[in-house]
Amino acid sequence: MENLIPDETIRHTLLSRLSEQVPDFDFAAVQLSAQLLMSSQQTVNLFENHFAQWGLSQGRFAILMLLYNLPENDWTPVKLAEATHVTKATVTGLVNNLSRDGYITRRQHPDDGRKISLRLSESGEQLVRGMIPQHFERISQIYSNLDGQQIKQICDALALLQRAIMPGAAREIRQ
Amino acid sequence: MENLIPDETIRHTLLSRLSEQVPDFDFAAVQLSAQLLMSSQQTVNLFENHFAQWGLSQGRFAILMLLYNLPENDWTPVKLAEATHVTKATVTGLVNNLSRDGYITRRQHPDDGRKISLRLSESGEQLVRGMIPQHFERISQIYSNLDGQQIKQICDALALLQRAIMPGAAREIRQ
DNA sequence: CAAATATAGTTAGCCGCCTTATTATCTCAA
DNA sequence: TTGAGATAATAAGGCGGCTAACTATATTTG
Repeated sequence: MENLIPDETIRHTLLSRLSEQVPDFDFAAVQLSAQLLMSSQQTVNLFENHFAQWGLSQGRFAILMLLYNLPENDWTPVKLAEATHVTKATVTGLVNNLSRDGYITRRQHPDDGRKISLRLSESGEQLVRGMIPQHFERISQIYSNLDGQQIKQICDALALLQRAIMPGAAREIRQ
Repeated sequence: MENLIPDETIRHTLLSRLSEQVPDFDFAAVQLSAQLLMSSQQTVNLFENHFAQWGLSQGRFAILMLLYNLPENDWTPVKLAEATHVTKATVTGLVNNLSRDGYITRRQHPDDGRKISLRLSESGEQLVRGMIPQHFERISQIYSNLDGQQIKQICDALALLQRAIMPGAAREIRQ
């Protein structure tokens, strides 16, 4: 499973070499960024591995959940792209595979010839209905070692981080 | 940029639907997992966008840094794969592209006919030498809104999370 | 020494992300 | 009313992950 940050020993000598080259080398920030990247990758992997149990990925799961739980929304590729924050082209790919696997169906939209109406198939509904209890049980279990106060502590830290890097993130995207 | 977690409004109705279906629905854990995934994605995107400035990615950057800063290591694809925690095949792909772009060179290893010795080319060295100051300046700047106490707070939260999910992560992989 | 096994690297092919066209349809305004 | 521009979906092609299978070389062992 990917990670890309070298472990302690290599990272340590790497940082010491770098600190010789870079004036004002900011150890704290670099360590923090490494921790964040490692922790991020770990979280993503945890969920991807979990979903793999049902042959799903984060993206496939997100689409199935939206179709299953909010069927009144008359989902189209564009709506899914907006809801899941990926591009239309990515949705096309996910929808291709999900429909190839028989979980969803495309049909012409009655009102607008450009649109495609997406629905869960019978087997798609079955899949979701079957996985939901285990899925949410598992999420609860993953974090079961944390008490309410600790969860709050983590959420606070994430919010703090969010606020601190938000302007930076916005500037990045423009670049 | 990907994210996959729907925003507040959709997420809210989604969760309320789910809580009707799932007995003992653990709001706190689900919210935490959503926050973690969003925050993870944001962190990864921040760095990927930052690297894109030089036509790099996390993986390409990791390899260049190791070749540049620890040249005495006599790097081979396998060593890089171990150091960066990706598969050999992934390293082959990254090395293909980096060498196509003229940043690194492959040569036969003198001692062992199976091995390939990887080195930075002149232009690879130039690239790294040129980007290092800006890169680390940028990292420092990204987190410049945080004081030492806040950085510690975030690191503590990450460590807490790490300890809490570690056994879960290990079990997952086996699955 | 020869055969079995281990190791290094690549290839092939899948997935999900992206950007940049392209095509089809719809809407609006001259 | 028709022609320009907006919008919906897909296609094509790149990237970086992965697994599984393959080749070539070393090593170990009977």
